[in-house]
Amino acid sequence: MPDRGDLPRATVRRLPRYLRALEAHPDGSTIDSEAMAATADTNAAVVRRDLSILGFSGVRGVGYDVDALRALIRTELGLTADVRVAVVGAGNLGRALANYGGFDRRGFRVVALYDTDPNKTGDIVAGVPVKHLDDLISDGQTEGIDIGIVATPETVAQGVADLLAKAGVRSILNFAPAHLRVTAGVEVRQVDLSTELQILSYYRNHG
Amino acid sequence: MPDRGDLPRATVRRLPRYLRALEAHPDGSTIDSEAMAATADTNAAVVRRDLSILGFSGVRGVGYDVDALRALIRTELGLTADVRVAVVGAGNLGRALANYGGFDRRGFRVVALYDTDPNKTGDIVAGVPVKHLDDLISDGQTEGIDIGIVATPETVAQGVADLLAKAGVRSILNFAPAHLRVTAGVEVRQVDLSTELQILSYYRNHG
DNA sequence: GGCTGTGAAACATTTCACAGCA
DNA sequence: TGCTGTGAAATGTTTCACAGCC
Repeated sequence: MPDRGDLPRATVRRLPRYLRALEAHPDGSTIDSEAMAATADTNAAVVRRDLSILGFSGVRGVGYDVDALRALIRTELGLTADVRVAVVGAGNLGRALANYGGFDRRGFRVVALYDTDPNKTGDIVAGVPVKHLDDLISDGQTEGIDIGIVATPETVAQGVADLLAKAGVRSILNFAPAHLRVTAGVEVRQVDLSTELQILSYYRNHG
Repeated sequence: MPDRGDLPRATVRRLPRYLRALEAHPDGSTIDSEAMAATADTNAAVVRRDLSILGFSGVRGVGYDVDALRALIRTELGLTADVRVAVVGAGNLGRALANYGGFDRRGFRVVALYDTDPNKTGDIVAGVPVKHLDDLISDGQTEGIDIGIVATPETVAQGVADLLAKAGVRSILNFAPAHLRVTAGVEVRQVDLSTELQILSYYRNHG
């Protein structure tokens, strides 16, 4: 794919949805912008604009080549090799993440769970070892961790984020309801369950 | 998607962050737009614009009244009474949600878990009963469910969404990696773990 | 002096509509 | 004919900058 500057953030947010649409589509087929839009929950003009921004050309009167587009989006998302994920916090949420089958299928490998509770360390959850948090830094330095997931209580989330940074992790997905302060170069995405419910609550009352 | 509600969507997305900032601030104090921005991870101009849109006035040279603003945002979000939440899927994720302490503190009450597995129905998880999915419709009609959370495998998510709609639920938080089709008047928010990791992956390779 | 409130500009994103090509 | 690719307009959001008030 041709080199380019970065993509608009709105486009990046839609790439995973496009990829999911393409994975549900037969190999060797084509898909038009209307069908893509229906599966990816957007509209055809947005799809055409996004693919045009990606530098991907379709065929007028026909649509887009599914195999080629899948490959392009995977490359664009950096999913060419397995992405190594570490989960901190082996409570229900951490275990849910270790068990979540959708990751494997999409190229993410949960390589370890970390906790400080001696009743949990040493366990194996869905084939993933539960290690002590003290191992995190050396594991990160020797084995490499691409993405860290914070699945701990709010109170320790910032400390965990600091540890992850020390372990060389530059991408963090945070489930704790806390705004993590990180050094430049570390990317944080926040998934806050209460926030989602609050937004739903707003639209329930103002719909 | 038609715009429902009277606030800009970007503002609505920030209200929960403002509320969290205010909850961490002492009762009876004031907070200026700069401090609010730091805690809510935005900038002061955005804060002032948002509060102005809300019709909330601060005091020049001083800042905003914390108690009054907390109350206003809670009201705006529809958090004046407990919000009743039902979770469908009593796997690890469903159990994590039932155990999640942050909900109670923020006015959300998980009233039931639903599953079809007879090994799970009848259990009590964190004080929440696990009922059979067959009970969902009548429960919704008799007791009322404000928000439904889909924490099931992808394959059954659409069916569950249909059931929730029949039970009178008009707000759905969906954790399954599937685009739910719902009738008009039902609001869906999507939390997709793979999507979040894919976006992190993109910025790890570009950003 | 310090901070709010807000016009106006800048920027980002979506929508419209249609020319152009297979 | 059917669908892509894209200017141009419309819309939504953020940033700038400063007047106005406490």
